[in-house]
Amino acid sequence: MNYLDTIQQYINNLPQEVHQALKEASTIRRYKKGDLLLQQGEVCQRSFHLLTGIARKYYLNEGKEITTEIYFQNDLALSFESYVLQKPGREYIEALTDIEVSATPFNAFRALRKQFPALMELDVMLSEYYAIWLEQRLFQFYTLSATERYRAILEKSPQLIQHIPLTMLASYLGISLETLSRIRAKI
Amino acid sequence: MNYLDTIQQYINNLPQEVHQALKEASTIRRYKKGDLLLQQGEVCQRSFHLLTGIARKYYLNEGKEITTEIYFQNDLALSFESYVLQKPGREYIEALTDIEVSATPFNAFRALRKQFPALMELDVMLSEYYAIWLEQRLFQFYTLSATERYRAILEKSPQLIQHIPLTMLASYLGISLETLSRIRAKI
DNA sequence: CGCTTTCTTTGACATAAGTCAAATATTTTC
DNA sequence: GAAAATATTTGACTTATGTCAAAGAAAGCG
Repeated sequence: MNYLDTIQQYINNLPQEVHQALKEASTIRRYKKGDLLLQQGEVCQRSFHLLTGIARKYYLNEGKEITTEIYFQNDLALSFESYVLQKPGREYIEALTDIEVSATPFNAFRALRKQFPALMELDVMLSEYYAIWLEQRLFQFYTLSATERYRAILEKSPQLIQHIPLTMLASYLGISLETLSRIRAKI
Repeated sequence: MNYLDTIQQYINNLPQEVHQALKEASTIRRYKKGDLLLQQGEVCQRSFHLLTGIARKYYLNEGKEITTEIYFQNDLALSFESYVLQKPGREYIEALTDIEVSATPFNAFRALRKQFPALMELDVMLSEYYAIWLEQRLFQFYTLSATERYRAILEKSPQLIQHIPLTMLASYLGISLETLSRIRAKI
């Protein structure tokens, strides 16, 4: 069982009243493919729990989009630094298909966290999980070549390759589109 | 004021009894230059608050050391994933000078966290801070060349360059020692 | 203090990956 | 279903960075 499963189990075991309170604090929203849930320069004022569809997070560098995270069903989408510090960020969150999310305002979650210690604990777990995920990504940049990074994704997250254009995948891997195309041709 | 200052201020404002409890749970340890506080394959069972000296965290990849973090006075040293999940990790923590640390066992901190909600909140903040730091490092790998990454360190963390050998700095930057030497010759 | 070890620089060459440009292929839209 | 837009591949060439080897400089040790 990995940490994400542990967290999921922790969520499943939360008392009914906590689930209820969370639900009341959140609103269901629908977005069309291509819609932006968050834009550069905005404060990330809510977390988006992805109920259906696919989304991504990216930022612009020298006019090019760099995709940093792909979200699938049940993932939690937010611009971390902007959300945590409640200050304008540089990231965009975009719907890659029509999506449905449960949006929870930062302030509302803060209040609930105070009220229910179990949610505070959940918050620790989520940040820890994200940090561990980031460590692993960084580890890959340190130790793997472009081809190896692509292979690692093939093995660990094949759904990622099937659902997003290669341009996004290339930027996610930190390589050019052409290089990715050549890697794929060889494998 | 950056987030680290916010955290420091939060710590300073903790009630005296919390400080006292933390102190009682911790032990002061001294290590000689070159000593290992943690080794590959071990579970990181305590966090090390660095009181004096310099230390680093690294791991081995194909026989080479990759330095992933340098610790100075007042930094908190631990192998994150190993500590959080309490499972064997791949990282080493090494004293780069004679050092003095305050070591707090994982279990003791867990217990205190339950007892004092303020410590739970501190724990969230520390994980958040680490995740934001990791995001920034990853951002640099995505957007900066080797030379630019070196320049960024020159500006943001000059003390890092003054105190560690270039071999460590090169691996920290994700480049070879020779490339780093050539970058320095040009600047 | 001189010897040894470690660290850093430099040279010559190899290689991974980037860039620019154009040709295909695929998807979307009307 | 044809036209337009978007996505992918391929070719030719450039560039950043790596590797191996050796020399030079600095630090640590007895």
